[in-house]
Amino acid sequence: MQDFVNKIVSWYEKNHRQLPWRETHDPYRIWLSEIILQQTRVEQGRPYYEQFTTEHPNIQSLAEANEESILRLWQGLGYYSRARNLHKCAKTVMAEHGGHFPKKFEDLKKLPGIGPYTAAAIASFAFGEKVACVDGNVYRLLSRFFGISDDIASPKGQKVFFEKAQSLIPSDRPDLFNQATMEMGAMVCTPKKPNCMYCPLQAGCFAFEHNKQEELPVKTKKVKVKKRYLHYLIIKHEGEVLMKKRDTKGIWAGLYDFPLIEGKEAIVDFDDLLENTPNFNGGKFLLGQISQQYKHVLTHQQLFVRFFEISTKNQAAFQQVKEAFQSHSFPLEETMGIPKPILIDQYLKEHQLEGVE
DNA sequence: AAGTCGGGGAT
DNA sequence: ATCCCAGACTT
Repeated sequence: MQDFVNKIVSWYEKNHRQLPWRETHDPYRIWLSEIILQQTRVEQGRPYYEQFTTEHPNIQSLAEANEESILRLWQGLGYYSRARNLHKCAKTVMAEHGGHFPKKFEDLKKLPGIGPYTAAAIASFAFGEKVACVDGNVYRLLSRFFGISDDIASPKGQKVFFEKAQSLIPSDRPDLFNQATMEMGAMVCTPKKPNCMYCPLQAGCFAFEHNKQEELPVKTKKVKVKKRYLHYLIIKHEGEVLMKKRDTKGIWAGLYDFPLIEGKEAIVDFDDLLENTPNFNGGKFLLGQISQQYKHVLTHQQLFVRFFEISTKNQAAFQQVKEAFQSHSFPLEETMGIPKPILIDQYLKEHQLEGVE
C-alpha cells in the first residue's frame, strides 16, 4: 500500500489548508488545538484557538488561571467538560511533569481530556512518534477506500480502524500521513456527496467502485432526544441579578444561569409558575416581562425555554429568594464576564435587563 | 456497550 | 429535519 501513502501525502502537500496549529511543533499549542477541535469544525474552533493563545501563550499561564476564566474563554464552544479537563490537564503537567508534556502516546493518554485520538495527534505532530490519528475523517476515508464495514461506534470497530491506520502509517514523516488522512476526509471524502471526481484515491476505492459512498462508514449509535421545559427567573434588585452556578454534572456543568424551575410541560404565566415555588413572597415582587418561548436544540435534548423577569425593592425579600435558590447576586455589568450557556448570554445581550425596577 | 455532553454548518 | 464535526468520560 505504498501507493496509498504516496498519493495521499502528495495530495496533502499541494492542497492542504494553512492552519495556525500546523505552523508549530509546540506541544502546548498542538494540545490546545486538538482539545478545541474535538467534535468541532475547524472554522468554529479557530477564533477560540487565537483567543486562548493570546490570553495564555504557554501552559504555565493556563495552569495559573482560575477555572471560571477558562470556562468564560470557552463560552459558546460547547462540551464544557473539555474546558475543565483542559485546565486540570495544564495543572497536572505543571505539577507532575515539570511543565513539559510527556512525549509518548501511552503517557499522553493518561492525562485528563486526552484520549486515543488526541494522544496520537500530540505524539506525532509534536514529537514525531509513529502512531496513527483516527478521527471521524479517518474512519470515513478508510472505511470507504478499503470497504471496511465494522461499526465505528463500537470499541471493536475502533480497534479495527486504528490497526488498519497503524499498518499504513509510514516511518518517514508519520505526522504528514496523519495530517493528510484527516485533511482528505475533511476536504474530499466528505460525509455527504464526497468529491470523488477530484479524489486522488478514486482508482482502488471500494466505495467508489461499488457506489457505496453513502453507506460507509457504518455507525449504529442512535441518539434519543429528550424534551425539557425550562423556566428561568431573572430576579433583580437595585442593579443586581441572581445567577446560579450549575452542578458539575449534566449540561452546562460549571456555567452560570438563572434560578431555574423545570417542569414536565411549559408554564406560561407567573401565577402557575410561582405556585410551586417555595419561599417566594409574591407580594414584595413586581412581575415584569415574560419572554417568548425559545427553542434551544442540543444533540441529546430539545430545550423549551422561557424567561420571567421579576424585580423587588425589598432587600430582605431579595436575600430570601437568593438563598432559596442557592444563587449569587451580581451587578448587571458584571454578568458579561461570567461563563454562561450561549442561550443565557444571548438573552442578556438582547435584553439590557433595565426597566422593571 | 450504552449514555452523555453543545453549538453550528451542510444538505 | 438529519447528520456530524481533528472525541472523551461516566455509568
